[in-house]
Amino acid sequence: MEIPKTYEPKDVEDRWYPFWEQGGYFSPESNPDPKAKVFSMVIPPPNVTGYLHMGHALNQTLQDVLARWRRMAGDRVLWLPGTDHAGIATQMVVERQLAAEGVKRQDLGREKFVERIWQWKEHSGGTIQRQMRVVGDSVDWSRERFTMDEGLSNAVKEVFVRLYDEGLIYRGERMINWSPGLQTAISDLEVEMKSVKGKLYHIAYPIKNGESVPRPLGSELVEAYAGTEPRPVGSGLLHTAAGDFIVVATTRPETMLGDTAIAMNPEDAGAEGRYPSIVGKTAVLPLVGREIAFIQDEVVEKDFGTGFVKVTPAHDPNDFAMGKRHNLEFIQVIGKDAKITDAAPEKYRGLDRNEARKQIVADLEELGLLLKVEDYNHNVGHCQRSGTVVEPLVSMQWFMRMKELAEPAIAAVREGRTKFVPESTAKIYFNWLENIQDWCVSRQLWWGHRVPAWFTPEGEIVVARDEAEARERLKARGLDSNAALTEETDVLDTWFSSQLWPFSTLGWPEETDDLKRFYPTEVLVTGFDIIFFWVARMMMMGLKFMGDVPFRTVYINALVLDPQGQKMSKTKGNVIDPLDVFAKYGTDAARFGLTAASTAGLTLALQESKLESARNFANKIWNATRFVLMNCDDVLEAQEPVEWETELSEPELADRWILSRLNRIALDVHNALGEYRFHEAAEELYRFFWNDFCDWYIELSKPFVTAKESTPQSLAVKRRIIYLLERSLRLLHPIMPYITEELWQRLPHKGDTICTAEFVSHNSAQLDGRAERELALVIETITKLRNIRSTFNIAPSVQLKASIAPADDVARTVLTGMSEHIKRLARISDLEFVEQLPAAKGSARAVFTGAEVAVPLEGLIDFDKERARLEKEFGKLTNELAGLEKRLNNPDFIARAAAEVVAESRTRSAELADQIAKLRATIDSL
RNA sequence: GGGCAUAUAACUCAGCGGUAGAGUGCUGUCUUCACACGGCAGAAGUCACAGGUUCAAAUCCUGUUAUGCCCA
Repeated sequence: MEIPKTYEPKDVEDRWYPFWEQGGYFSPESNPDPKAKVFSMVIPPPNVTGYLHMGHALNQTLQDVLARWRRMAGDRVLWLPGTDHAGIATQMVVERQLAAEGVKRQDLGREKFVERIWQWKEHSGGTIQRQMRVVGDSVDWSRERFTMDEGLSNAVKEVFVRLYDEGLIYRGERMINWSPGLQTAISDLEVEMKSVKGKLYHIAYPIKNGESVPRPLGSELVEAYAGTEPRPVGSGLLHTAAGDFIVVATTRPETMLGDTAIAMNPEDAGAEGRYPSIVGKTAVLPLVGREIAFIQDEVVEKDFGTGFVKVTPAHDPNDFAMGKRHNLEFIQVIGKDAKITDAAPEKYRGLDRNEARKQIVADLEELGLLLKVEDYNHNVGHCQRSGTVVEPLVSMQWFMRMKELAEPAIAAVREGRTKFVPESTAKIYFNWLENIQDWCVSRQLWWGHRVPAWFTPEGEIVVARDEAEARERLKARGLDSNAALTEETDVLDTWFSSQLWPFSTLGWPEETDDLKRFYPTEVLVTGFDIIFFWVARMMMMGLKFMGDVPFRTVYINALVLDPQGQKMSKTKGNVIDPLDVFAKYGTDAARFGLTAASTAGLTLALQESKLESARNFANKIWNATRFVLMNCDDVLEAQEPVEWETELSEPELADRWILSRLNRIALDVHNALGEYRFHEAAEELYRFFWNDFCDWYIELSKPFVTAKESTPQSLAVKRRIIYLLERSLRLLHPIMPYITEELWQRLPHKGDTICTAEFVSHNSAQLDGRAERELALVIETITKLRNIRSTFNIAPSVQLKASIAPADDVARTVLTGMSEHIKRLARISDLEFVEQLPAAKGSARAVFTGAEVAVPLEGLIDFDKERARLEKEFGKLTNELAGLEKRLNNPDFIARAAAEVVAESRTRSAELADQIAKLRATIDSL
């Protein structure tokens, strides 16, 4: 049989996904067992405009490992795929496309524009779905969903109406984050705080004294203020011949046009405070001339600046709250276009907020009221999507009341009904939910779920599932049900529909079979960056509308970093495209690398070395199978699935050992995956396959497998190797689906595909601790002999003689039983077993637990080297013994330590003493 | 400013009460008929620092330092 020497992933990968998909193996219906346990997951829906990034690759690989594992373990598995309409992102993609044609969306109009997006989705969408097939995702495509599908849209309307009816959704004028770039409101979560190098402007506001209006100033104020450096207590108040002034500091001087008060801390206003003389007075707003009051509020920090704070209720969230508390006037001086409004003095109207700042600063300076400008680093909110500086504005929007929804969601995790893995990630969840604010859900976009609300000509609002229901509701309210209704133009935040994902995808609000069978889902695998955006909101909605948590476990996968441990970003240019990685190393290797790197941490630096080792591992699997396929024709011809062979020949030590190892690994992998310890599962499999199966079992079996003549024993060994290989492939399949399918199909097997073959379950009767201990002795004996050969640079072609003195009868039996293997693998021509090794003269020695070996090297041995080697070993053992003796001589240790630990220490101590004595004797006799 | 992580071999990370492991890299060696994406052998770490708890600490507690992330 002709098989390439190196595994070529491309040749294999393209074949199997269509085979699986057409076979329908990924549908829960493919499981015929009516009593099968259900295991369901919903995929975190990527943006419909999106393409696969490294985070998706990791996220989906881990989900696929779970899905394939549970499917093979006999569960009825549903892994539901889908995409998110991603309001802003998608709208931007299509707008950019239009821009290339020189068209604005406003030219098209809303309806045409939305139609255009749908067209785009039909023709250009689907990238992510193709890429998911490359990853190998075993999702049920027949149940694929999109957040703008009719069913999911109905769910959105239903939820909106019900929450509105309960008073959990309301419409109101509130301070929101306005993105001038996108011309829409955005939620707090979509604002990214960035540290910006700015200026802190110190501005003097004149205090109104009787009828006197401040006269024009020269530099006297500036000098007076500068003279107070470092500023003493109370320096926010300046007395000059021109009158009295207070000083405020601001990073946004342009907002002063909308100031309606000046605030200070109540303590400063008190008799003991700095500014009691101000109480009851007013100031005159420079450039505007408005008279504004002094107010007292606890939120003002005495230690910041001068202690005076200008209050602009319409343009700052803190000031907004203060404005509400003190009944201040709200004057909007910056509009949605980020330009100065008509509410400001004529001079500034129409200026962009940045130009306005420059103008105002210049004007203040001219008036002598700009006292100081300092460099100042501060955090400025930026729109996550457009990058523009967010403008806090008071605006009429739709909001969702979160506090009472959050409480059950907090409780569900506290009570363990949903568990976070790693556990520490639950803190992120709690921290946010416990400080939750109302959520602005409306967006001034065209692409998305339209808010189901209508307005009457009189301005009455009616929220309903459709216009007909709206009219009914009007009637019920005693209003004119035939009025001309205007539909709300706002759409909902994308996350509004995403938060319904675990049940809207299953058919809710209809009571479908899928909903009954698959809700709640078993586990949600996602990244920690969307715990707030998505996980917490799904928890709230699941509890609210389904009465149960949406998932039993939330597994937070790591954030993938570049090899230097840096976050990947387009600006840094260090983004790694997963498809490049998959192409370079092979999909299975990339998946294995990602799985093996998925430790409990929150980050994962993508190491080339890890991927290389995974690629080499795939090659190892390929070649081990290649070896079997090339040498086991007599068994393979039968095409019968092979069972563990005990008839043709009695299993010997190596057979019992590897069978025990296989069972132990099956158990470990099962447990590791059950607790989401992905790296442990991958590592165990790697070790088992490479170190146990390839390095030792295949090597020990070679004489039988490659024997020219077939004997019952050689046949038995071959059957056992095939048995082990076929099971190893099944254990590896969840992580490495393609190569295992390819090779499994070439081996005798049961069933159409490895996807639905039974995952190896462990059989405790086949665990054999004794065999594992005994074979460990054989391995150590061979290793020590090889070590001697290597130390003295003896070519592998040279056959050596050796003597072994086993330490006891058990060791003697084991080693004599394996003597042929030892001779072959250590390249020993004559192996003699003795009670005691002869004097050391001219031979190299090794002492270890279980035996002592000697290799006569007359003439080849370098005595200094040998002495150094043995002294080093002697030193190591002596150190260990000293530590143990110190422990054993401590009465507290004997009295308090666990009995097994004491016993172990005693045994080990005796062994060491024996080995040390032997080593000493050897060294002395050199 | 508040909170949460993390500090272990050259690099990336396991281990989380009984004195250290992996992958890669490194050194030596072998073109032995599955695999040089390989075999064999080997070197390499006062487990950040300082205290404490314990018979016993990389592992638990406290503090310090450094780094990263989140929130304001």
